[in-house]
Amino acid sequence: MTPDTPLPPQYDPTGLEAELYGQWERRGLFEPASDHTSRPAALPPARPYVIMMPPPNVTAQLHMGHGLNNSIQDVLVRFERMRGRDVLWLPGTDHAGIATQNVVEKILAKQGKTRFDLGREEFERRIRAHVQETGTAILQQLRAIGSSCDWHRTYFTLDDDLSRAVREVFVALFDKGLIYRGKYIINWCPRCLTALSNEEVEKTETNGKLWHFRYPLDGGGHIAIATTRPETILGDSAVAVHPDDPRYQQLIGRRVRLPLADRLIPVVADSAVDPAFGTGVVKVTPAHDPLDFEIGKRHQLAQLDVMTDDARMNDSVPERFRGLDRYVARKMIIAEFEGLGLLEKTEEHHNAVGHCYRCDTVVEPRLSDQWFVKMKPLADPALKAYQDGRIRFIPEHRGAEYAQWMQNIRDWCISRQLWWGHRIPVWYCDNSACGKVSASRNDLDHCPACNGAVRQDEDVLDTWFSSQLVPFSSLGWPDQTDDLARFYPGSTLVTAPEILFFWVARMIMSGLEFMQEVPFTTVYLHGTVRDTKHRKMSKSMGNGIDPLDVVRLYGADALRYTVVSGLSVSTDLILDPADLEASFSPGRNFANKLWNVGRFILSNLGGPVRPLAGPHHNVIASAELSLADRWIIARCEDTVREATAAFERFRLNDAALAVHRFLWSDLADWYVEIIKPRLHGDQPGGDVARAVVTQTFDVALRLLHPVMPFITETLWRRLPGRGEAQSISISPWPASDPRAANPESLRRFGLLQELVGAIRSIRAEYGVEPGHTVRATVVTLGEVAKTALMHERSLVCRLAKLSSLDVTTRSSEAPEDAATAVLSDGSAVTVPLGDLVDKNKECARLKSEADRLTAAIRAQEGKLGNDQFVTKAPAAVVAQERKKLAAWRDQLGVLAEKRQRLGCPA
RNA sequence: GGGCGAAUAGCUCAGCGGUUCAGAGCGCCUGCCUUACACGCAGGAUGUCGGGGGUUCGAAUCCCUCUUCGCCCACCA
Repeated sequence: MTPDTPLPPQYDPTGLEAELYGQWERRGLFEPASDHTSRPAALPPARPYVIMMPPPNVTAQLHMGHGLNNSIQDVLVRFERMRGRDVLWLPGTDHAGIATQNVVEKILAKQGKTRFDLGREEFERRIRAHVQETGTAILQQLRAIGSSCDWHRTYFTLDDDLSRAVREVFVALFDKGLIYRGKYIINWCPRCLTALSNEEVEKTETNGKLWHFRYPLDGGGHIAIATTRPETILGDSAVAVHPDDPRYQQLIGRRVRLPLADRLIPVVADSAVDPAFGTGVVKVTPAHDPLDFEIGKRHQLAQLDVMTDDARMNDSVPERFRGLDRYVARKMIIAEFEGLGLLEKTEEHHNAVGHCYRCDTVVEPRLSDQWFVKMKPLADPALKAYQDGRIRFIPEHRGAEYAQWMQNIRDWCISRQLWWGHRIPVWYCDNSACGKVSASRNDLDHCPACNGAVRQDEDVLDTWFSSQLVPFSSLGWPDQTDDLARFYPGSTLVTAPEILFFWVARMIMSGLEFMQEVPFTTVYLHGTVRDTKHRKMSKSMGNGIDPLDVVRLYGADALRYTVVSGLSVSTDLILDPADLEASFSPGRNFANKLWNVGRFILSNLGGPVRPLAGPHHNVIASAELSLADRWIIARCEDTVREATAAFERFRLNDAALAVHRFLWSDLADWYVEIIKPRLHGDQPGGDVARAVVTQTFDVALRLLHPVMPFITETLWRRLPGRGEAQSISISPWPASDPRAANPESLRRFGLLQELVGAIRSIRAEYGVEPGHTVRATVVTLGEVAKTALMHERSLVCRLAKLSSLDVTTRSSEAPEDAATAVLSDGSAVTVPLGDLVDKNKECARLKSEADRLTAAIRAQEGKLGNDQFVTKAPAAVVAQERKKLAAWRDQLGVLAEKRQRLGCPA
C-alpha cells in the first residue's frame, strides 16, 4: 500500500503486517547499530538497553505463552528504542536435550526403531536433520507477532561458539573443584532413561497408601514398619528407629528376618527417624531413598539396587520378582505379605510424588554415578546480589522465592544419559594403573598423565548448563568481543516464573562467576496464560490458542493489545480458547477505531498543516486555541506522562489503557466531533484545529506504537511530511511539556461534558426523537461560570441538540415545569417539559404505566399476604420481595407526581 | 509441613499504603445506519468491594481471624 492509496473503511492487517515487518528488517531498524541518523538523541543513561529472550525449544511451535512473553519484551524494547537507547534484543533457541530427543525418538518409534538401533552418531545426525527442518519455524513465527529482535545475532545453544563457552565453564569449574563426580541418590526417569536435577522433578500431591508390615525379629516376635513403596523392601538392608524412642530401646542391635528376601538385617538407631511417623520404625533402603542413603552411610549398610534402568525388578531379587514392573512387583509383594499374615494394616496417605517434567513419568530415586556442581559457592554471591539490590524482581515478592531457593540450594546433577546435547568434556584414562580423569577444553586422544588411551564420558550435560551462559556466551565469550563489552550486562529479563530456578537463578550465578557482574538488573516475571477454568494452556490439554490463528483472524496488533492490556503485574492472563471473539475482538475493534480516526483526520487535513509554536512535539497553548483545543492538548500531555511512567514501571496495561482512553474517549468521541464544523469551513479556526488534531494524534500514535506497532506505523507515515523513508519505530518518544498541562481547561471542559451528558440523559429518559431539538436553561452559581459557559454555548447546543441555551445566575429564570439535573459544580440544567413530551401522548403513556404498576403491586401484596410464602421461603427472598414492593410503590408515587405536573386528567 | 499471593458488577480485571474509588472492557437493556468507524454512536441497569471482628471522625483501601482458590519450597519413610 503506497501512501496515496485511499484507506478502506475497515482495517485489514492481512499482508500489511508482514510487508511492514519486512521493511523494518531490511532497513536494519532492530539492530543496535548507532548509525541511524534519524535516531533520536539518547536520553541518559546512555547504556544500551539489552533484553535476553528466554530461548524457546528449538523444535517448539509458537504458543500463547511465547506470544505473551514476546509481546511484553517487544513493548519494552520498542519503548526504549524510541527513547533513544541503543537497543539489543537477542533471540535464540535452546537445543532442549530431553524434549528434542523425545520428539525424534517418537518419530523413530513409529518406524519400530529405537535410538540404540541407529547408534549414537546416526541418531545425532537424525536429530540435527530434524532440527534443521523445524528449527527456524519458531523464530519466523516471532516475526509474525512483530518481535523486533536483532536477527543477526541469533544463537543456538549447540552452536560451536556456545559449545566452546560450555567447555570453558565446565573445565573452569572442574579445576576449581566445583564439579565432581559421585555415587548418590539422584532422580531417575525410567522412561527417558536419564538422571534429572531436582528442579526437573515436579512434585504432585497424590492420594496413596501407607502399608504397615511386620518384619519378624530374629529370635521371636516382630517389629512393624510403615512404607509407601513396598517394592523397595527387597532392597532393605536395615530397619531404623530413633535412638531415644523408649518403645524400641531393647530392639537396637538385634536383627530382623526380611520377609520374601529371607535375609537377616540389623535394627539400627538413627536420629533421622521421626518417632511420630507411622510406627516409628523405618525400613532402610540405601539404594532407593535419599534419607535411607544417609542412614546407610552412617551405619555402613549395603546399598542394594533392586531395579533396572526402566524400573523393573532386577536380578538381585528372588527369581519370581525379576523383570516385573515396579508397580506389579508392589502389588505382588503386598499380596505375599498379606498371605503370610504380615500385613498389619493399610492407611490412606497422601504425599508428594515426583514426576519427570518432560514425560510425566513417576521418577525413581536411584543410586547412580553422576556429575554434580557444588552450588553453595556460586549461590552465595547470587544471593548477595539480590540482598544488595543489584537485582530486583517484579513483582517484588518473587525475590523472596529466589532468596529462599538460594539459601537452601542443593548440588546440581548435571549429567544426563542422553545423546543430544553437549557431551561432557571429560576423558578417562584406560590404563588402570594411571586412571586419571581429565576435563579438557579440547578433545583428548591420549592421557595427559601417562599418554595411554582415553575414552570420553558417554553422558551429556543438562540443557540448562548451556542456557545459563547465554547472557555472555551469545555475545562471543570466552573471547573478549566488542559485543560482550558493549552489551554485557543486560538490562531486563522477562520470563515466566516457571523457569526462575531452571534458568534465571543459574544465569545470575554463572554471570557473577564468569563475568563478575549480574547479567541483568531487573527480572520481570509475568503471569501464565490460562483458560477460563484457570487451567494452564497447553497443547496436551487441548486448551491452547495458536497465536498465529489470532494473527490471521485479528491481526498481530489486536493480539498484542489484548495480551498487554489484559495482564497486570502479578496476575495471570485468562483467555477463552473456545471463544476467540470474546478475547480478541476488543483489540481488533480498537485497531479499527484507530484506523478510522486516522482516516478521518488524514482526509480532512487538506494540504500542509501549519505547525504550532513549541520546541517539543506537543502543541502549546496559544491565544487562538479554543477551550476544546486546550483541553485535548492537556489530556494529551497527561497521557504522555501517564503512559511513560507506566511503561517505566512495567505497568504495560496501565499504559495501554491510558492511550486507549485518550484516543477513543477523548480524541475520537469528543474532540473530533467538536472540530468537524471547523474542518468543514463552517466556523473559523480550521487551521488551528487541523494543527492540534494532527499533533495530538501523532503523539498518541507514538505512545501506542510499542503495543500496536503495525497500525501505528501505517497511519503515522501518512501524516503530513512523512513517507516510507521514515519509521515511527525510531521516532522520538513524546516528551512531556509542562506548558501543555492545563488543569483549568480540564476542569471546565469536564463540566461541559457533564452538561452535555445531562441533557442527553434527559432526552433519552423522555424518549425525545433524535432529530428533535429542545431548549435548555443552565443556572450557574456565579458570573465567572456563566461567562465561561456563554463562550461555549454554540458547542453545547450542537452536541446536545438544543435549539437554544440560556445561561443565568438566577434560579427564578429557570422554567417551572422542567426536567432538571444538577452538575458537580452545583449548577443546574433544566429542560422545559413541554419540549420533552407531547402532553396527550405522555399522559396516556403515564396512565398505562401506572395501571400496569398498580396491578403488579396488588399481586405482590397478595403474595406477601400469603402466610405460606412468608413462612416457607428463605428470609432473603422475602426481604427481596418486600423491597420490590416498596420500590414499585415509590415508582407509582413518582408517576402520579409527573401526571399532576403535566396536568393530566385524573 | 513451611513461605507467599489472590478473593471488587454475570465474565476478565483496575482501584499504586485512609477523605469526588465504587471503576474499565466484555456481556445485558433502550434508542439511533448522525456524510471516520454498526469492529460504530448516545443513553441505561447491575456490586452491604469473600465472612466476622478491630483501629479511626471516616476503610474496598490499615490490623486480627475464618473460609475458598492459586503459586513456590520441603528426604516424614
